[in-house]
Amino acid sequence: MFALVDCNNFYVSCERVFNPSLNSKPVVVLSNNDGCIIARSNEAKQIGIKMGAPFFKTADLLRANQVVICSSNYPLYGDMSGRIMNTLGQFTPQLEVYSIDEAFLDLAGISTDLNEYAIQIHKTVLRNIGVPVSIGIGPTKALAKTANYYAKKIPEYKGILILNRQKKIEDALRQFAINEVWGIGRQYADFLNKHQVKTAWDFIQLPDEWVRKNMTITGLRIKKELTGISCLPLEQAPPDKKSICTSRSFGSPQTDLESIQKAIASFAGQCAYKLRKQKSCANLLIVFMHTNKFNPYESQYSPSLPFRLPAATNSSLELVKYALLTLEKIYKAGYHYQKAGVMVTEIVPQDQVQGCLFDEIDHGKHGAIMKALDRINAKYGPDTLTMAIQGGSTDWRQRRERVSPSYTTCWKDIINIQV
DNA sequence: TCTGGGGTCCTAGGACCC
DNA sequence: TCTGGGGTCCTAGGACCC
Repeated sequence: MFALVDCNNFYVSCERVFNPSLNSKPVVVLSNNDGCIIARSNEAKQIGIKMGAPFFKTADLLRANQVVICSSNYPLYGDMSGRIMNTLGQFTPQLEVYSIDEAFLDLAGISTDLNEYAIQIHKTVLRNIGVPVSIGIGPTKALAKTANYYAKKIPEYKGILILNRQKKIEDALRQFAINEVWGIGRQYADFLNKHQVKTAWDFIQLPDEWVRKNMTITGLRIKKELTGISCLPLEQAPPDKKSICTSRSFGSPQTDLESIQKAIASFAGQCAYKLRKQKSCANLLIVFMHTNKFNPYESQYSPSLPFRLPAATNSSLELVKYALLTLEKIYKAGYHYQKAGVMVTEIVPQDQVQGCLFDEIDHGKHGAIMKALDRINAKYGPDTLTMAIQGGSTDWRQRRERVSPSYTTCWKDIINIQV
């Protein structure tokens, strides 16, 4: 059996832990740049605020209902997530961290009553961290996901549902709308609806060959999982990333090469850091940018250009240098750039890097500098030490107008208690 | 004025090899 | 007139997840 532990309205719940005045009020959390709504409290969902809705289009509805609006605070959410995963890890080491707010647990070998076990997890996470979770349990990951959906949706279940008997599973699948199934997105849901497949139960009645032909092997796996045949194993150690991307929308449209250079330098530096964190190096770097695709009156330009590195590297100095060279090749004056980014691919483990015969760079020296850089930033906070080119004016920086303090990751933001 | 930021996997089709 | 058979690798595009 697998359990899926999923935090309720995770980002909103994190905000509420440190600001209890938000409890029982409608609250939303915005995406980066205060662009879209990406988390809603139950009260906000009831008002009819949609997931992913652009903030500026929803502003009237939010105001009319006195919805509390928060900018996203990823240092806070990331840290809270880490604490939750640690707590779950104390229940079992058979743990897959599936996303910032979800984890699968393999329950093989758990001798206690599963319902009692789930209640303990729920209580412990709430006590240790203050975030409410829902727990779904089933014989496969897809069925645990299904159970979790009902655990969250139906108040009588009090956040826990175990799908352990055939009859219970069948009842759940008969009511389960096909578009809610894990792995069935908009396109497949529309396609299946056209073929009179409305529920998960309808779906598992389809012949294997038909599913395979129309939805690839991925679709067939979902079908098998829903029928109780486990095809998706627990992945305890997340595999190394095959591509790493750092990109941001700008706080306001940018036109000058100089300010975009600062942004690109900072993105390339971030990519280098992420590579070092997974002990990898990249062979290919891609710089891209685009104008505002939502504006039909503006002339559009979305260049992207790859650059093959002389040798695989994770040095910020090198990646920043080549990213800026690449940027100069694609930058054209006269456009209003809205977003830019740097991606690195063809990633290899750092201890398997092939040298380059004509390389002028002293990699040993770079490695030592990067080590020092990472140590300083770990100790004194991100961006304490950066490339000089990143500094100065930061016109491109994002909007974050309603951000809460970093209560758990920044000394000056720690809550003061007056005695 | 204002629309996020990451990722993965799969397949088809083309280029190329012998 | 008539043009094989078997592979691999790469890329773009489409689907999905949170």
